Amino acid sequence: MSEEIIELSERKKLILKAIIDSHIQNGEPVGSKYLSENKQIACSSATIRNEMAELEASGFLEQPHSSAGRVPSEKGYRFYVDSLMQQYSMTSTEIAELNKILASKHTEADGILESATKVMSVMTNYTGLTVRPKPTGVVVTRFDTMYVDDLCFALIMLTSTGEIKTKKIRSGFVLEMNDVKRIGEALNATLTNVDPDNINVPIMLELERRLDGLELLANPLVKIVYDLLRQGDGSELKYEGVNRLLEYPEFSDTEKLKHLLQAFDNKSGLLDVVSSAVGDDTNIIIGSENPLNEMNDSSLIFKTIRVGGKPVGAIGIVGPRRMDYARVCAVVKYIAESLERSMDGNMLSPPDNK
Amino acid sequence: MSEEIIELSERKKLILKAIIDSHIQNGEPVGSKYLSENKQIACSSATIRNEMAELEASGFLEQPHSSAGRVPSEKGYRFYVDSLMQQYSMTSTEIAELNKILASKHTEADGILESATKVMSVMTNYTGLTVRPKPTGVVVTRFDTMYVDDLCFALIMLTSTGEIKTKKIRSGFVLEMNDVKRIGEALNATLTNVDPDNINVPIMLELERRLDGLELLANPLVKIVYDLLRQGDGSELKYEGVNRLLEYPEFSDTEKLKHLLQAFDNKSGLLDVVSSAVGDDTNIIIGSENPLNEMNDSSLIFKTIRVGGKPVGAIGIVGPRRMDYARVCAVVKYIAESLERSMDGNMLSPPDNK
DNA sequence: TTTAGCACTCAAGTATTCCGAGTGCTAATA
DNA sequence: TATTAGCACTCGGAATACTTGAGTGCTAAA
Repeated sequence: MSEEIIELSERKKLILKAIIDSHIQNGEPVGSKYLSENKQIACSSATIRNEMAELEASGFLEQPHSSAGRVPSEKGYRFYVDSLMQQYSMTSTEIAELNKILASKHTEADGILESATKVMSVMTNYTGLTVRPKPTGVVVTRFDTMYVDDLCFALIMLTSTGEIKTKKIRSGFVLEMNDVKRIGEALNATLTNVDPDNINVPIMLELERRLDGLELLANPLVKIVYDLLRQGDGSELKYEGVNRLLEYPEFSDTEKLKHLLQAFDNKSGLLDVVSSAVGDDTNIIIGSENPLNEMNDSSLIFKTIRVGGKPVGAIGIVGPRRMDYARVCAVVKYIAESLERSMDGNMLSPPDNK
Repeated sequence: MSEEIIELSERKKLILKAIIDSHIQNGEPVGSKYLSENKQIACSSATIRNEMAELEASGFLEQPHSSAGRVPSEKGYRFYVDSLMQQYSMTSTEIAELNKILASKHTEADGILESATKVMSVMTNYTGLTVRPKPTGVVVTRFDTMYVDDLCFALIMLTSTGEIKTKKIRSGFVLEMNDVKRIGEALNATLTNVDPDNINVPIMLELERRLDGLELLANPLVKIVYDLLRQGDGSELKYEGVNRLLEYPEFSDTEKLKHLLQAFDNKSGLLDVVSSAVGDDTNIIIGSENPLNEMNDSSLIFKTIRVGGKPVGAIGIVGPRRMDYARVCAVVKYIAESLERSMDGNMLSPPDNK
């Protein structure tokens, strides 16, 4: 219950760090003999054994079975992440590579998030994920319409989040170019800056009045506007590179892998987890710290992406509990920041290559 | 080499079908004794054994090892699919359920494909996939622009495939509402119906002339138009419900699963496979019929989706080789056809519930 | 406080045995 | 000639026992 605060001696910290670093690399329990070869730890394996026993007693280590080496516990990882892990700084090659890939992808907000996720996945060799929160309180700031043909026109909406949403609409009857223009004007006059939940009878009546002659369209139009604002992009969570996880022995247990894949499918659950993490720093969720039981065997690192102060989504990495926290944090942070810089709308002038 | 055409006796067909049906259901080799319990096959296990031996000799069956039952070979599945399988007709409950889900998703083309894929995956309990081909020969038929703020405007393009693409553009300098309008006019006058690869110097000059005072924008604008037309939506292939495959013992072999997941990541490869299948009927690719080696242990069923005669994508199912071809075919076909009906642009009037 | 030494533990790999579902073949039967 | 009962045979998979060695905890000496 009450977490006893334990001060670890420098040597203990050194040993704990060495164990975690080693275990992150090869996934196997770490033994005292191996550690004694480490130049930094200047004592015999017997001493290390004693230290390890104490570290286990205070909950930082675990023993898979009585004659095996030690493995970090979740508490161990947490301590490592909070105070042991040394900041990983990406090599200039890595940075250059990242910049190249990010620069080549000048597509829509949606696309750029996805390709960034892919890059993250490749660079870290874990699974990358993208989250786009369900929009709330979003209103339309401007409507536009576009004549397509006799029976078809396009509705274009600029939302308060700065996104543009479009929808092709086929009407049941012939529309003149002028009609289409009028539809746009009517919408602009009645539905801008209106929360879709607050569309009431007076507004509807006004819309119908302005649509004079095209009243039939009023109801369906409102419905479409509502849907476009509410439904976001349909799927709010995407992941890339699940296959990478198969390389880690912890997921060769099919059951564990299944759990994880189920978590990926349970999009709303994962969405909640990400949304509820408010801090705009990098979030690290280790094993069972994750309220989603399916993800209790893996760790999650992500960072919210804000444009103009408002969160527009998040990107992150899912990997085994023993993932390379230092490196992943650095990569996620770097990519998230690059994205923030470039998502705000794309400069016409080439991006400043600092 | 030269495929000998073998006429199978009715009884052989019956036995083959029974074996495949059974194997599809429980994934295990089928023995003669089990088959002899089948009322339709009115003969002893010994006779069945003889028949099975012959079916194996002609390549329709295989024996995992000499003292096991028989398992369908790829040739067996092919024959089953081509001439044995009885058409599965969906129950009215299934149809009603499908309609409900499809109707509730009135989002963009992109979104509707994805949710349809999800539905397919849930209904069949295999992995669903969506493919959107790389656009070729697409041109812009109409441009529009929308003023966002001083420094930002939106570019809206109606393409020859009837899709609408948008892009928010932040300029390096202040733009009046009128400037934005002029940009649209300039683009409409110069770049409509021009293949992005054929944008040449005269066109560029004309664009610059018309942008009079905003020449700086000419080059970046062209680049953006080019990108939007070329890059499609970034990711052309999506899948849903990979975890479902883990339920099938054939994929508890991690290696096989890995292969398959790699195939999913090798988007361009899978894209080629789907694109090269021209027939607009349902395509069935069994095991090693698939040129993608990674998918030689699984089967793929998909159907191209055409809108106005032009293919706009495809949806399909990936599952183990022993997948329930009859049912999957029916579901894929039904969903594809529903999509074709509803993707062509959404009626304002409620869809005709036949 | 540290370390050398030693007895002990236990997972994982290897060898061996056993079981039975399912076969192919032969000889009897319809 | 086609079918069937009967029987010996095969071979993967489960169960069991045996071996190995990495790693431990503990004790006693430095």
